[in-house]
Amino acid sequence: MMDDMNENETAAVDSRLSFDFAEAEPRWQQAWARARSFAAADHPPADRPKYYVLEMFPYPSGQLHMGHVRNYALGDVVARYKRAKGFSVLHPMGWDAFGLPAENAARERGVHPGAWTMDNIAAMRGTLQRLGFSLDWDREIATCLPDYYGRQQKLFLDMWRAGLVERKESAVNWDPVDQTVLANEQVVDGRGWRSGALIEKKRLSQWFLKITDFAGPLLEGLETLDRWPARVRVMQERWIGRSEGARLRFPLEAPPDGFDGDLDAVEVFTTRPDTLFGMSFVAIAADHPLAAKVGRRDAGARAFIEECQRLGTSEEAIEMAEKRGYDTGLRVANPFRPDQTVPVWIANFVLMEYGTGAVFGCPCGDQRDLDFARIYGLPVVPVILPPGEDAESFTIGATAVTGEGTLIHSGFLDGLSTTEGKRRAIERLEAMGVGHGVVNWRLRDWGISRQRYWGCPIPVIHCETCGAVPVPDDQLPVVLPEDVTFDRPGNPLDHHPTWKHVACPKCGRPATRETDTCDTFVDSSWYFARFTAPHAGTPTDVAAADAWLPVDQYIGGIEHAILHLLYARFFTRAMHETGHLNVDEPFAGLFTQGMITHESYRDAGGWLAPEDVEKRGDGMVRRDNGQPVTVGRSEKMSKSKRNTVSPTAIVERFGADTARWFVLSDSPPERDMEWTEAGVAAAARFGQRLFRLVAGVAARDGAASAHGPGGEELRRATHRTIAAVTEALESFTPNVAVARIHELTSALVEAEKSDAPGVAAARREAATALCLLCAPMQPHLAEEMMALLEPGGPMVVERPWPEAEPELLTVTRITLGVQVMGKLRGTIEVAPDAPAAEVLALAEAEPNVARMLEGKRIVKRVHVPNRIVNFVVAG
RNA sequence: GCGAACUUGGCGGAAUGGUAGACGCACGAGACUUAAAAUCUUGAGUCCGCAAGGGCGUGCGGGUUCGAGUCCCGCAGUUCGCACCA
Repeated sequence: MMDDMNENETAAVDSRLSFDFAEAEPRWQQAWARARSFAAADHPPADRPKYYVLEMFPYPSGQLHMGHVRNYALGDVVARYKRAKGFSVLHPMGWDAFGLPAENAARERGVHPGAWTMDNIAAMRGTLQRLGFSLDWDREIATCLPDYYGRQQKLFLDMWRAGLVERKESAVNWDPVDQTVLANEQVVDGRGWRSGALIEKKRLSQWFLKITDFAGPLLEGLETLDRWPARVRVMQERWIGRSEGARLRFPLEAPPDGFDGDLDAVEVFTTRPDTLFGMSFVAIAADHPLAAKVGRRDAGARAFIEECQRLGTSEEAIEMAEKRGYDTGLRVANPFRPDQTVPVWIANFVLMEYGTGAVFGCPCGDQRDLDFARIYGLPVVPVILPPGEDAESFTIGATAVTGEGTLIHSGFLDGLSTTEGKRRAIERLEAMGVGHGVVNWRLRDWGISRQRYWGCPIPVIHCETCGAVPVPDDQLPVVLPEDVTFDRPGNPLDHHPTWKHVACPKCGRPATRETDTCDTFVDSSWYFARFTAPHAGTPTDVAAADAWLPVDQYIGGIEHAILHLLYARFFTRAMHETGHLNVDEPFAGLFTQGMITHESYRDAGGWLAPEDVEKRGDGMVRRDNGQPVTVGRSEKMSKSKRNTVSPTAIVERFGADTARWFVLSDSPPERDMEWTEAGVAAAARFGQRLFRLVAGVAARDGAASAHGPGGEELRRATHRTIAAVTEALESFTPNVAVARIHELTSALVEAEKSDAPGVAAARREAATALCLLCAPMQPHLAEEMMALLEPGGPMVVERPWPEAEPELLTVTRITLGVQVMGKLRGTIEVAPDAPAAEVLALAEAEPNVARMLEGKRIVKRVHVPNRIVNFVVAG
């Protein structure tokens, strides 16, 4: 196999001297596939460390976009580099294959979501393979196949048994366009994250995963994730939102008839129990049950509640920023001041979703409370004295005291700091039996029910007698019916004539299946674990999971900083608790890559695609009619602005290696990078230049083996480059690796002019190093070049990463900068670690330095060995 | 409003507190060519100077240091995240 390949190539070089990517890239891809070069062991061998590198798996929309190429090129650099470094590498790929677009395609074009999805997967798999990523395709999974989602149903049932699943009626976010429920995380500024429709509140029975059971561990776990970007950790920390305070109960004074049970008191959460002496009102949310109760007998309250619900507590309301309220006429007593009662208001700034949906208002200590009190003329009692203020003269103006201070007008708390006051107030509330210290979380349980067809069926059967009954394990998977119609809105599973009608597993009477399916974020919450044993009959093979997890390097977009990454962290813990895993954190290292941007073009007729325009002079014109077009700033590639570039077109025109090389060059991967035609062309040119260079070395110096003095300089450059590229790849800066490879290439070009003894062997060594160093980025080119240098030798993917020889990293001469008063005035050549006296004498004698020192007195001579010399002078 | 990050030539960017601008793009000059493309050589932060060399230079203002793109304080701008969270 290897032999005829190399013969072909030697012939090809002689005739063309160019890298024919269209012919060579698929050939090497086949060679890797035949050699099973990227197949991961079921269990990593004990004598080698394991490395699990994973990129966020794509949604099979039908076409790979450049963002994917950048993502997977980065991951592939890591995978290929680690493999060469001797790690046992797991680098799998799969498809996040459930989701709405498939159903939309079904409605719009009458294709079945499954067929549409599988076609898309086939197309995208083809593109990924054409790009030559070192993926273990034997482990490919698609979440829409029963093989995967059936195991997910098993996980759901195990979590249910472990008390991590709950069915409850709750106010949900209803997306009227997509006709489904959304999680809080999927509502952005009051709109659906996908449809952009204004979200409505609806009460529905929903399945919840109790992520709040893990609020504490999920927060604490963040501290262990030292290879995650700080900002992602901060975002999750704020999302989980731990806050310490107290819950306290204010019984209603003289509750009217019918205000009994839970409605005879108002329960509030506060972080400021120390300010209770300054309470001048209690405020409840418009959708608080007590408000509803009041509304039933008070038309004014009813009107106010409806107004609040119309405006919501998001965008518009905040923009107005106007505090509004309605006095219910109810009153509650202040437990610390039994003589005093305060009114209960319904207020537009209180959120039902946080805490208890009710607050006590202390205008002194909270800006919102103060604003509200000023509008409605409620008392403002100064109970916090800021440092440096005088207790006698201190008054509250338009600004509340939100910082630390000393408590005043506060009975038994007088004179205490706010911090100490909180502690003492909670002690007193607990002693009085009216409240207690609590930790409150912002995180809500995760509602996973979706009224969609194309998702994982929730494995539950509803029986009139037995209630919600789990589908027995031996009846899994609950498979989606194929024969569904999309001719009316709503969930096709609901409309299906037979699918949902089954016998109750408990009592055998007629019952109905749950027709809701899982939020697709459930699918992506454990796929990394499934990859460790993708064909196991159970969700995971615990031994395989133990061997591979956690993922050592996870790579993807910042847009998943909260949703996906938090859910996956939760799932990992829940799977640990249910015996499917033994780790708590799924991703030891996380890298968030930047977007790919492109200029946009438009004329009077609208947006124009990059292939429709061309450069003329300083501007851009339409290719078809030569008319000038307006060039917009470089921004995220999007279909609407038509500033996208298709990976398949680029691969066809320039080859996979050029596409990969370009997305890795120039910009550091965490930043956005601009796609330019000139940039790709330059990447293509470099590949050809390198190929010709190495082909030339192979032809001329192929047999050379004896090193000699004439090759020393190039050898040093080679080994410096090996060290530098290694460091660049270790530190996730492939752009720097690219620059170093360029430098060695230029050094090799320079060395071609020499015929000094030993230079041929050094050239051969440099060329070999270049092959190995560029291989993680341009793997096909590397193989092609290596086959020329060493016909019949092993493939690059089978070779170890080059090692820099330490003795070639030491230098014999150092160019040292010489400064006078911190300004560079000249350079001198010295031996490494030359004695200070010698260096200083040489430095002082440097003509330009000497001139600058003339007539001055040297006050201080700074000599940092092998770094710098600096003379401090006076006069 | 709160929080975080970022700011270096025409552009993308490089630089363990030690010769700022590596490498690439774009650009200029030259070679090859009938010509163009490709390729090769070469130049370039900016100002003054024939040159040697010098002045000024990493958003702005301060500070620490023999020495600051890098560390500290303040300001401005840009971007991102959260947003009435009690």
